[in-house]
Amino acid sequence: MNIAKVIVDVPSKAINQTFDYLIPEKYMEILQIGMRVTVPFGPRKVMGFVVGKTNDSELDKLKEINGVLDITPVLTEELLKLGKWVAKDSVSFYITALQAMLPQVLKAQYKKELIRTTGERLPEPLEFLFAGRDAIPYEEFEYSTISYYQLQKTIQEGGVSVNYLVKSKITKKQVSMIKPAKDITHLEEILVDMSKNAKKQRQLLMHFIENPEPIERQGLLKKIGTTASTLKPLLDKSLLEAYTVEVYRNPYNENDFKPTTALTLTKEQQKAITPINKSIEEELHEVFLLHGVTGSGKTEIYLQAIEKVINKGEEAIVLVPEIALTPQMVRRFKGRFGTNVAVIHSALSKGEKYDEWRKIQRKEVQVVVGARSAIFAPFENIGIIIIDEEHETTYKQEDQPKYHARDVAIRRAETHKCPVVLGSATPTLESFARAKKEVYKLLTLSKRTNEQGMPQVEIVDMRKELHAGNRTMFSRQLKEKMEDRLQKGEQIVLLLNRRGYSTFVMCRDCGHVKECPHCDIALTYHKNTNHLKCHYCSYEEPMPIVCPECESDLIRYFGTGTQRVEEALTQLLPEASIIRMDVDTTRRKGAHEKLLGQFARQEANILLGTQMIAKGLDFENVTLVGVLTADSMLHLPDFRSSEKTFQLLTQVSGRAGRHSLEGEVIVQTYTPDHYSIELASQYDFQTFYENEMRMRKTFQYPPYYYLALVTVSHQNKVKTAQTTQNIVQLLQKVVNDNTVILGPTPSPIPRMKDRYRYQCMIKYKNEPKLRFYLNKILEQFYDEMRKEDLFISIDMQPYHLM
DNA sequence: AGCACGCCGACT
DNA sequence: GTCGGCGTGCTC
Repeated sequence: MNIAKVIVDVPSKAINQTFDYLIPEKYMEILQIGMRVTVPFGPRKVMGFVVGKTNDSELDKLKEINGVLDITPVLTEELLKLGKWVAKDSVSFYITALQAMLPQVLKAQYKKELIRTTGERLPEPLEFLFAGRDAIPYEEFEYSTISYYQLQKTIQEGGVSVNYLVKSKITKKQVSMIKPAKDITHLEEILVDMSKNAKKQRQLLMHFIENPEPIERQGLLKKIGTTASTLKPLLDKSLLEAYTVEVYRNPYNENDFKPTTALTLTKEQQKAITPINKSIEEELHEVFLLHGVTGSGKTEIYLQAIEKVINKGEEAIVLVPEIALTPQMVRRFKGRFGTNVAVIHSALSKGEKYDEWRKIQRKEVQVVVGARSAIFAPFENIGIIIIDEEHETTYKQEDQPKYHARDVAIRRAETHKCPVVLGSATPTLESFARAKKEVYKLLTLSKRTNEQGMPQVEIVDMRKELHAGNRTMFSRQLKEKMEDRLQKGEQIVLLLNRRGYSTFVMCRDCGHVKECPHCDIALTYHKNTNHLKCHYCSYEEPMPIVCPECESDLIRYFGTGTQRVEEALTQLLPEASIIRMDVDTTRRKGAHEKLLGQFARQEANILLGTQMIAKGLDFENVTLVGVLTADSMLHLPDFRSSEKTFQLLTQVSGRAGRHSLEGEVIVQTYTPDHYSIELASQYDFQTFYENEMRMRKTFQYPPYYYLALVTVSHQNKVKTAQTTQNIVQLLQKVVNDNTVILGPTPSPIPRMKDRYRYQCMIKYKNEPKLRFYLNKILEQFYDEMRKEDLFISIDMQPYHLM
């Protein structure tokens, strides 16, 4: 086995294959499958993953592996195989799938440098550039005025050469430690002889005589109140010794979590957990859909099932949507499993994420709780995979590889012969349909653990409010109820549903709407900077004073931001204190937690926020939930808009009355008759499901059909449309009769970053070779994509049709 | 992707 | 002779 099969870090159709390299003698013993290596690739060096070993190669002249980057493999053989599957299933490159499984810091960084290879004088400008150094970063040459031609010549003459570097950016956190280098009695003797003037040095020695154990350098200096200058002589005299140790960054201070023990399960919970436990015991791969109303105690079921898995000596993966990875959720897991849990989410720094990942790799933990990418946790003995809030769209990755964590989970569970639990109060139609067909096993929790009913929901028709002369964003009912709660000292959660609804700028005289000059989309107004920004490119401009079209000064922003609601709310209820949660107020690290903490301690009456407050929050004093604009996303060009509206309303209603106090919900809408709003207010998932399924069937959408979306983009509009048309025709020839191909149509955002965008949608029931055809198409257009900057993107089972 | 190499045209 | 600008082909 002296040849390694390597997947190289070059994401390109032409490179999407293994490359063979000779394993040098010195690496024979240590090189294992799943390790990262550096290899020569053409004139440069790149990082690659060893995915196999063999004795013979089809090629006779092979290059040697340059270096090995890991001591132990970073990917298990299972993950390598899984990566291959992900790449195939999502029509992306193998290397892209492998990279997606690892923390950011394991990605290679590339550098070029110029090396002086002669002692003789270089041409003057280069000599000046090197300024006496033997090697310089290549960028220094690029920023200089020296011509490329001159460099070429000097390289040919043998004066300098280019060196290609691959750097691993691993950042293990190192801490310097100090310990005594001699035994204590020895130190005591030294101390006696030491000059009386060396007061601080004496103190340092005294410290170690009293506590001989190693101490962190920083802490030591601080404690004695001195600097490195007093420490240095002691180190030089070999009385003390300095060394570094690797430590984990600790994003969560373990002491902060109060241990919790298993709660007694209700009858319903008991009934739900039994088949899961059976599956764990008998090592059966089964998918459970845990359909439980909000507050029905799904998390406790997860915790107890995991407990069982841990006791078996196996591991558990828990996926949670990013916004639900609240301190409350983390606390429950840390409280139950202590240091046996790794938590991975986007608020961690790259280094912190790497540390958490390494705890998993080293088998120091048995449980991981994390967002989407945690599905690739390098466990080798998985006993259960749990996906909480199964319906959340964040489980689908938006960039390459466009995988869905649910599909990956099921795939992994198959190999590990373990159960998958999909939990939700509002399952996706896809999952619920599968449960009905008994592909998944349905488990139902219909009661809240606190024996309370679901809060009463009142729908308020905002059109009537308008007719009655109420032009504010708060209906009379909502105002009345809010005043009542303020008086009782109870708390209120207000949701501003902002999805599909932004603050755009329009002229009231001529109706002109300010759009981004590079993308066909309205600019959004940002009050704090008084600027207009584009959400799709980085374009930004100051808010105009007069309309650029008609020069009227009646140019205003429309739409409702949380800031505006807050202002209006303060006017309406001046005595109320409000906590506002949106992207602006939660940007800073820890801000999210701080705001929720304040609200939990009842330092404010009202929590006002966007989508992010709809999930997972549990405050005992909240008795009123208000939804300001329930229907704002119903009008989006998205076949899932009803489903999303139903889900959001159900989720947010669940925030009220979770404990002893009864809750109430007010839903404001302009379309009170819409079935998703009506049925959400009655908590009637069943009827909603049946209704929506009928719609999906009629319009040929999932779960009746699978979807694939092909998006083409190019600077030239005609070329974009034509290419898309070509693709449609090519597909038309090969697909089944009952497969529907729509398009070409301009994308919902027809132009982005100065590129036109067209798309074609494929709706199919059974196309086993579709991925193969799509790959063929990509191959066919490969030259054009390279040479003419044409871009073709493929999204299997898309969630956003943009 | 990213690099070298080769050909071309421009400038001086 | 000196330079930059593409187009093209290749990477174990």
